[in-house]
Amino acid sequence: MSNIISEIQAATVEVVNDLYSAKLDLAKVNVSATRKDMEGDYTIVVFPFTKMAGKKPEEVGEELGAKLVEAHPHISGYNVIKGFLNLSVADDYWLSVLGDIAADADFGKNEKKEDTVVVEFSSPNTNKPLHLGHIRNILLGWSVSKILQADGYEVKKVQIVNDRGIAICRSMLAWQKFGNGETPESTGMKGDHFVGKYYVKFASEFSKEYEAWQSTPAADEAFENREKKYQALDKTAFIKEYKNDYFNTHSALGAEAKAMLIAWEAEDPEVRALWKKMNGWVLSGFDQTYKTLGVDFTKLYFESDTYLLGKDMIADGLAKNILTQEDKRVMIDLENIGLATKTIIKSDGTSTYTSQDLGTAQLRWDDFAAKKMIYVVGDEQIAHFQGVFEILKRMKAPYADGLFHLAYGMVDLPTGRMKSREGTVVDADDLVNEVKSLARTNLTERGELEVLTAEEKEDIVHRIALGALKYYILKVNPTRRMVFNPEESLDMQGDTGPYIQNAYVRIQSILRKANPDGAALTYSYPSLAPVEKNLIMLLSSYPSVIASAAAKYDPSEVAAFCYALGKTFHKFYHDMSIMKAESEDAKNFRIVLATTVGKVLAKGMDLVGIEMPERM
RNA sequence: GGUCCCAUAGUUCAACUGGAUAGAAUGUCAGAUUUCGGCUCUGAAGGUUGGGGGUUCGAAUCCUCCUGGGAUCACCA
Repeated sequence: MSNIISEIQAATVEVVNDLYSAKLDLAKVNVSATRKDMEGDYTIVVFPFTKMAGKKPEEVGEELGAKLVEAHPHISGYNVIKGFLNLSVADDYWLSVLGDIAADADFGKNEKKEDTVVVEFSSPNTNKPLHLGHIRNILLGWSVSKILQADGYEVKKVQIVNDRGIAICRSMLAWQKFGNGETPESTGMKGDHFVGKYYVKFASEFSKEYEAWQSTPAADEAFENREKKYQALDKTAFIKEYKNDYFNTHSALGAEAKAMLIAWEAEDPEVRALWKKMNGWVLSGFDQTYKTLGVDFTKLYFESDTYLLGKDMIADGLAKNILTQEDKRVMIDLENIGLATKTIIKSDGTSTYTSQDLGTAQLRWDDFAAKKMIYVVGDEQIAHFQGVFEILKRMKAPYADGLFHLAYGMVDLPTGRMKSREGTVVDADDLVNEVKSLARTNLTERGELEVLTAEEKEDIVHRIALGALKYYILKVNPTRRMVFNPEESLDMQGDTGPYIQNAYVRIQSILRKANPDGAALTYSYPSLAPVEKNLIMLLSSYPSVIASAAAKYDPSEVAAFCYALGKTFHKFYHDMSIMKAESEDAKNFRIVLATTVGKVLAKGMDLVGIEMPERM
């Protein structure tokens, strides 16, 4: 399908080169939608051509406009204001565009690309439940995957489950010591919450232990012999800072947890069995949450399988003098990109996060031969990924140029509300349940859905609630830090998911009456009202919205598009009568327009992971 | 302290990557509609784009200095 903007660009290049015997670069031609308050559909900025033309902007605009109307069949008129040339596009062109879009079931699916893309997201630890930060991560990863797919890529959605290490040992130890054999089944708790409870239990027991220790001679001794990084501190400040070191030095619980980790690494059967059991609980809990959020993965990687990977690569890097070694410790100097030396293998010979990342990158390459790999990880890890990518570049990994860290900003809460005393963040499941219960209340209050079964109602509640939540998070540019206001996220008016869903529901309701069989309708050329033209222009921009969102890994562009389309439809619905249209042609045209808007709305919202209800 | 990121109506976010008079939503105020409320609709007010300087036809956007906030600077993940 032709794209009017690129047509105008190409025509402009031709005309300018012809008029001023210049060699204009296509990229220099700025074509954008004309401002609402001006006449015209598209605007060309003519300032860049004034130099080569040697004329004033107004003159250039006039010359260009006249030539373009002459040369291009779809351009029906123009006007010039200052250095801006506004072009009008003929109605019959827009009608044919609508016809094309209506007939194209795959509209918005861009040209197939050769590359496969791996998108890594979620990647939780298996010692506690998912929270608000994970939700942003998961929604982003899911949406970016969908958008890349629509843009023509083959996409593999993966996560790396951080299922080993000291954190899970804490939960395990706490359960072993204080659990009295209770299980998710016996307590009726969701598995991840159950294990999380023991993670918290460990933390509180450890704090108690630490507090008791503070008044012992050992604590004074530790303070006297403190390392230089603590030198400036007084005793109180020292105690505050020392907690982590205490875990590794004096703590009995810390020693037990570490012993458990060592036993795990030595594949002690008892520890492994406990670990398997507890991880199983957590993972089944995660599965439920993923299901609620409507996401799934192509493949899961487990850190327990991959944490030893990367050794071959490291040996290779050492052989090529890319990495350096001091006893067992392996590292790399990253000064050229302004980073500190990065340790890849610790001096005790054990692996690091970095060595794992190297190994998993290679493993994914072996699995999928993907030249692009997107890591959806918080922006606090920007420096880490810069380092990892630099290492892979120096090692000349074949996928090194396609690595991208989609670094999203933290989710803040307004003034500490909903933040519990321990600084625990908002739990993912609690949040979803809260949004759902609000949506349920709203829906039953309006009482419009009495005809439906309870099951159908619950399905609608689910779609609306998740629509609200997902849209609220995804409409913000990922790189930005955002404020999550729980009340606003439940809002259904204004720039929200349900507002857009409502446009779709309206369309479906009209169609049930106006064209119940979905018959193919014909109509002959009515003249377009401004809203109608706006709708078609918006529809026609959808493929380029996808391309742009895919290039920037930015779902917020798709969200903004859906909002604009929904809003314009609401206005259309308000201004134009469909059932009582002035003629049969107009009626048929508007039915086709509404049908097409509905179709594209559903497609667009699907890319941000939102399902459309048929009624609400 | 070094490096990186951010700062836009009261608030939450936009602004097609340098284009026209910086836009939405929400909140506030006024009005319409309605069976009260809600929903819906119309309108108004709300901005020196943190501050100064520079680059040019043109700056929220690029450069520079300053102010304020955040992240990071582990042989943690």
